[in-house]
Order: sequence, then structure tokens, then C-alpha cells
Amino acid sequence: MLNLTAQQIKVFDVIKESLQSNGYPPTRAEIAKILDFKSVNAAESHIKALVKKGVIQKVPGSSRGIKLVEEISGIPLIGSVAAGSPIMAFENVEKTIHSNPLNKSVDFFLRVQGESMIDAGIFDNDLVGVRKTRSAENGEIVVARLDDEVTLKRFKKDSSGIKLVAENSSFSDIAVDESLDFSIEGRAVGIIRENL
Amino acid sequence: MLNLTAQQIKVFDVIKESLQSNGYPPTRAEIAKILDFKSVNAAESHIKALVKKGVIQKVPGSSRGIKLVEEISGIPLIGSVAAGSPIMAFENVEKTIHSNPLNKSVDFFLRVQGESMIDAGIFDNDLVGVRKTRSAENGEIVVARLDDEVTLKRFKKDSSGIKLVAENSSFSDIAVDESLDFSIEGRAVGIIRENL
DNA sequence: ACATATACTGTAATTATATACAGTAAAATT
DNA sequence: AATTTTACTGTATATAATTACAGTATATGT
Repeated sequence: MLNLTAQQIKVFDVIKESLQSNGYPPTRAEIAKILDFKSVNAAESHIKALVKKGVIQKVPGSSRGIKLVEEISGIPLIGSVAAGSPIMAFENVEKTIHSNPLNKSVDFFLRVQGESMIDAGIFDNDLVGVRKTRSAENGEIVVARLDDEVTLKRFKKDSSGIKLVAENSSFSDIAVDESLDFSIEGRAVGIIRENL
Repeated sequence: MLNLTAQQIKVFDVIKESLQSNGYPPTRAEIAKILDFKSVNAAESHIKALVKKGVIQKVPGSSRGIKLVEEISGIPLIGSVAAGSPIMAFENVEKTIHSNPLNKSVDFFLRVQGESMIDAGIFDNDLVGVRKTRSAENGEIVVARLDDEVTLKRFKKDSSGIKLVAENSSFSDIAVDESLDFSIEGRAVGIIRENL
């Protein structure tokens, strides 16, 4: 978005504003009218420039066929994570969510499997909004990778080392030591539950 | 949404799906193609019916000029409910949410106050998605009004009558009898938690 | 200096789209 | 039983919209 000219930003904002208030993108004529261009081609040229710079996409031949690239790439919903695969690998994406109800920036949603965080009010099948980070603060709920397994646990750190704690009395803590291939994939920032 | 016919629902869903995947509403021709109508007028007539039933709006003369009414109005987020006021009264609306991440139709979100449903995994400050109904099935979580107070409780009904049960052992059940002004405001269908 | 990008006006053609009108037929309502 | 609603096909047309082409002028990059 940084190398857009002042006029290109204006055109981009008109498109965004139209989507917001009308629910659909503007036509060339509408853009021209709003920005007081006397030729529809002025809008057309700007659209071409915006496509070239990668911030919008055009659907040729289609009326109002303009898509914001930021909208296209929604938030992936990760179902189960195949052993050993990167968490956001294509095969792990269950679907793509195009609205983020949480007030925080979320990189992906993870569908919770199992009851290990039940005492933190996170149930089987809940969707956890995750912000990707490599580190965590003491006490935060994190998505961690242990060898090939991805789990949701509370992160605890003290003089004796790092522990991953389940919020369920029937699960025991995991002490992280050198024998384990351990990494933090992200920090849980919110949840969505679709089935009450 | 209840008096839509099967075909009208199909057309409505095509519009919704187009908005979801294209970012703009479909044309009559696109609807006809997807639903295998051989005349664009079939789509046009259905659109007119949907407008008449109040679930969409048309922008005459504008290509793709279709708006979903549910998108226009947004979903109110109810904070605290003033004693005696209708739940969705203006003064109770904290803000309006323009995206519904839950797969179900939601009439309003209610911000949970207190710990009474903690054992159901519903915490203080969670947002509960509520579908407005006047009745409930045994075992459902409902938004109920008792005299002037609005609460979230599990609805239990048997031969001895109606009980409102908190999911927290330190709360006692409320037996609904004739002395109480009791009504059901809605059914909880999902939750959103913004603060983990 | 030269090419390319920006920022337009103006014209025009083809195609996309909305929308009305004329029918037919079955189902639901009154 | 009569009327209205639903659910289409088929035709037609005015207008909405995309998009190419021809210019002009200034600014920016190489």
C-alpha cells in the first residue's frame, strides 16, 4: 500500500467506502462522479494502476467487478494439523473466515480438539483466534508445537524452566526440556463458539 | 425469514454466497445460471418477492443493486439492560456489530455479566449470540427476564414446573412460579470471547 | 534526454444488466 | 370455486457499464 499516489489512494478509498456503505463496489462512472473526474476513463486508468500495484483485482467484463486484495485473503481456519506440517499449510486449512469479530488482530483460527483447556472455558470444537508469535509471556495461553504435535496450553515459565499446563485437572503438566523439539506457534487472543 | 419458500431461500443463499465469495451481489443472469433457470426473469421475480418479504433491498437501475437487510442493520450488542426497559431499547445498545461469525442467525449479542454460567464455559464479559424466541426447549441456555432483571440461565422444565438453573454450584436454582413476572427473551446460540 | 508513469478529457463501441410484458402451470389461500 | 402466490419460459428494450482508442500535459525515473 505504500507506493500508491495521493490520487490512487483517493480512488482506493472510494472503492472501500462504496463497499462499506452500499455493499458492492462502484462503477467507473460512480468513481468519476465522486472524485469529480469528467471522464470515466480517469477512473478506469486509476483502477488499472491499482491492479498493477496489487491492491485490488479486476473481474474483466463484470460490472462492478472489483475486489480488494485485503478482503480476498481472509483468515484461515485450521482444523486438524497434520503431523510435521507447517500449521498454516494448505492441507490444514478447513475454510477461510472473512470476518473477524474479535477486536484484536488474528492470523488464524484453530479448531480446538479435546478437553484440555476446559477449566479456562475453552471447549472441544471452539475456534481459538491466534496471533502468530515466536515467544510468549508467563501465563498466556499459547499454541505450541511439541515434536510433531500441536497443542493449546497455558505457558508457564520460572526459574525451573518452561512448563505447558493444561487447564484440566485430569491432565498433567508437560515440562519442556532439551529432549523435546519445542516451539511456540502463537498466542490465543479470543474464542468463538458456534455450538452451545 | 420464516415465510420464505424453499426456492426463495435458494435465491437468497445465492446472493449471500456471491457476497461472500465475490465481494459483490450477483446479477439476475448469474442467479439464473447458478440455479439453472432458463429465464433471467425467474431471478427477477424471486428478487421482487424477497424485497416484498423484507429480507433484501433493491437499488433500482443499479447493476448488482441488491442489499441484504441483515447486513444493513447490523447486530446490536446489548451491554447492561436497564431495569424494566425492553432488551433491545436504544439505551441498552452498546454498539452495533456488522459481522456475524456464528453460523446461525443472531438477533443480538448480550455481554455476560457475572459468573453464573461459568461451568458451561461462559465467562464474565463474554458476548453471547442470542436468537429471539418466546419459548425454549428443556436444557437450552436462554436469556430470561424475571421481573425487571435479565439473566442468562439454563432452562429446565419438568412435571414440577419451570426452573432456571445457573451453571455454577454457588448459585441456587430459581423456580418460576406465578408470583414472578417471567418471560423468555431468546435462546443463546453461540459465544465470542475477546479477552483471554 | 528519453522513456515511463501519472493524471486526466473526450469519444465510441460492445457487452452487461435491469426490467417490463406476455404467457403457462401448479400450489396455496381465501 | 375463485383468487392470489409461486415458479417459471421466452422475448424485447432501454440503459448501465466496461473498456479500447486518441489525445494533452506534467512529473518522475534512468
